[in-house]
Amino acid sequence: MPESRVTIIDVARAASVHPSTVSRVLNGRAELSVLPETRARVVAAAKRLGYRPSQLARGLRLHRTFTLGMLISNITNPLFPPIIKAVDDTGHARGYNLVLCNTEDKSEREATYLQVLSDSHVDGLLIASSFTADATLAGLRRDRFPFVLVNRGTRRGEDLCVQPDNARGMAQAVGHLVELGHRRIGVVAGPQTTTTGVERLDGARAALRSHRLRLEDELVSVSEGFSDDAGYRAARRLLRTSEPPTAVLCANDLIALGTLRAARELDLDVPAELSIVGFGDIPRADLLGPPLTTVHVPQHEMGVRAATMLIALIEGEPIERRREVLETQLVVRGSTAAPAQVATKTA
Amino acid sequence: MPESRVTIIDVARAASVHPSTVSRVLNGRAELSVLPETRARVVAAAKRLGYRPSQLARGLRLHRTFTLGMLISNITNPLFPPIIKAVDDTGHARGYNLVLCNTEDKSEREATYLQVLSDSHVDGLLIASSFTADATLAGLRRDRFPFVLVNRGTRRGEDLCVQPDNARGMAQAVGHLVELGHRRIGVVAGPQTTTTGVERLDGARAALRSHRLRLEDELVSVSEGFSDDAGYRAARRLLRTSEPPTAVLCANDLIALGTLRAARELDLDVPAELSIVGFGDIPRADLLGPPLTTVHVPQHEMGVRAATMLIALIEGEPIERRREVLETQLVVRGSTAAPAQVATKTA
DNA sequence: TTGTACGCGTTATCAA
DNA sequence: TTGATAACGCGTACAA
Repeated sequence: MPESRVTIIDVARAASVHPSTVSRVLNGRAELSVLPETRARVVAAAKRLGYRPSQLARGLRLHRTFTLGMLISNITNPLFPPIIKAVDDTGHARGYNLVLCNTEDKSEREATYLQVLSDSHVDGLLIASSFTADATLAGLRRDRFPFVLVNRGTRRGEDLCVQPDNARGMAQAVGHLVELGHRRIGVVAGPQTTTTGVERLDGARAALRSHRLRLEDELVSVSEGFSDDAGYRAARRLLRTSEPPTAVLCANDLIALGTLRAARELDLDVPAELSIVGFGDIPRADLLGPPLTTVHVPQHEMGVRAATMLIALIEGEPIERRREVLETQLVVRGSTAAPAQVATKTA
Repeated sequence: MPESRVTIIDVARAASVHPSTVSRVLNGRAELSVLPETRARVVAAAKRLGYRPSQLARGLRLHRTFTLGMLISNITNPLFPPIIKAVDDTGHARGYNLVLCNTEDKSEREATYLQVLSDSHVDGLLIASSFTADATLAGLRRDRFPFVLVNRGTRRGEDLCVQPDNARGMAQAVGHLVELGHRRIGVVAGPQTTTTGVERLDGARAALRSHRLRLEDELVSVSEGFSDDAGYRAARRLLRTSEPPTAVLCANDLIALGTLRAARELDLDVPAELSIVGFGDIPRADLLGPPLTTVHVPQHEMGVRAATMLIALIEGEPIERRREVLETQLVVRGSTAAPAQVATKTA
């Protein structure tokens, strides 16, 4: 931003034309209605002066800012950076800036940031925040404000969303554990205030049932958050019961890491005495000690699709699918999930 | 953003006053020059209508957008999310939004984004991009545009920056290795187009010299980037030499991970046959297999200080220190760095 | 083909 | 104490 900005008026003066002519030359569809020679003069002047239209003034006039807002529940969750990167890349490639807000899973912060973003006239919203209260979304729906849910589902058919196939993902994880001989399988679930948390728990339950296993209440521990610390606490509760499971399904990878810590603290050998499966496949999950067996979620693709979908919505392009459910894939790394040692008493 | 935005004019009408009065009530310093009863009417109307000033119009008028721009070299480098989070928190606490740009270490993208951010009238810039060409910064300096370098040094005394003490950090790492009996110590350096890369290599060299060890050319391999892949390739070159080092200092943790991979591929036992020390202490470095011995860089603090410094600069507050060099700390995790097995032929 | 006039939503200044 | 006016920088009808 130079000391004194070069405005459209400066360019107009330099090219000896009226500002509106400059605008027409620079934004005009096709080569319509402007003399080639005039156009050349204007273009030259603009270039020479280094003219760049103020996005502020432009936004005020056009009611478009070419800015996307993104609500992230927790940027330090390694699942998100690849998504953000994909969104940023996709957005910039189409001329959109990205404004980031880290909600820290606080619904009050979410509400605040939503206001802030609205005040800033972002053209649309990517919501990857877990605890988004439905009330918040209701407001956006009412105003017909363009938004896309990322890594998060919705009951409302009208909402656009891009999410992993949580049910199938959990089914893959369950299939793996059952194949390894596990019968007493527990779940460290995510917060049930989030669709991710709910869908993964439900998915686990359904998959277990299809294997004729019942998920008893004492085999489920609900974590307060998707963090390692919360996961650790939830896992502790689960593993200290009189008859702990031989394997646990975790709602995400961070919770799996917390579970791992809890297991170690209780002197449970992983995977000999306890198998653990994560969800998400965060970057470098393979380099952990031990490498995490987990369900892969296509982070980059989620970001690309969500951004593409949002931009299509903003620009009025047709939307083929309003709801993208992406395939997950079990990644067996062998070291956090192993065959069950003994026949369990259950089932 | 409601269907039709509530403007200051709507509020004025509802309160039966002139728009300028509304503005005065809402922004006016102190309770100056406005009748309590008028003020009450206006406040009530604003609240009732849910009025929120347009930041666009406001920015146009005030030449301030309360927006910070941030250039990140690579958001998927785990060192950055904690920094971004700290910046975001600090900024929002003072009323600033954060616009993120992922430069992917491409100087062309950097230049582009700089333009974009300038077009958007960000009030200041946080630059955590490694390859920022000095030409780019020169432009900002010339325009006296507020910016702060993060995790990156500068030769120019005039520039504001917040960075770790790379020299001391490397000295700590060298001290550790020497204490463990290593004499033939190599370096997988970062790109020498970055101050981080240069300072850490120089720091290593100086520290080795102070231990009466010379860093020979064949013991240095320069990585093309700060990523694991680039680090892997650089480490391969270093470790395949006829007389490889017994220990390596890596320019950052991702390079250390690449080095680890290279060592494994060459059937070198870590740490028995090769000790590795990283730099940065990325989140969960302790959970890696093996846990990484590394030099801790205070990521959160860097973010907080950088944001604070930038906002002070923007708001014209006095800046006590223009250059913050933060303490590093060696984190010995024992499993990537161990005593040298045999007396080496060198030194 | 180009220029004129106006409005986008605010706020600062000046007048009343 | 409040209202009127202008200006921030741009784009778009409409007129010339």
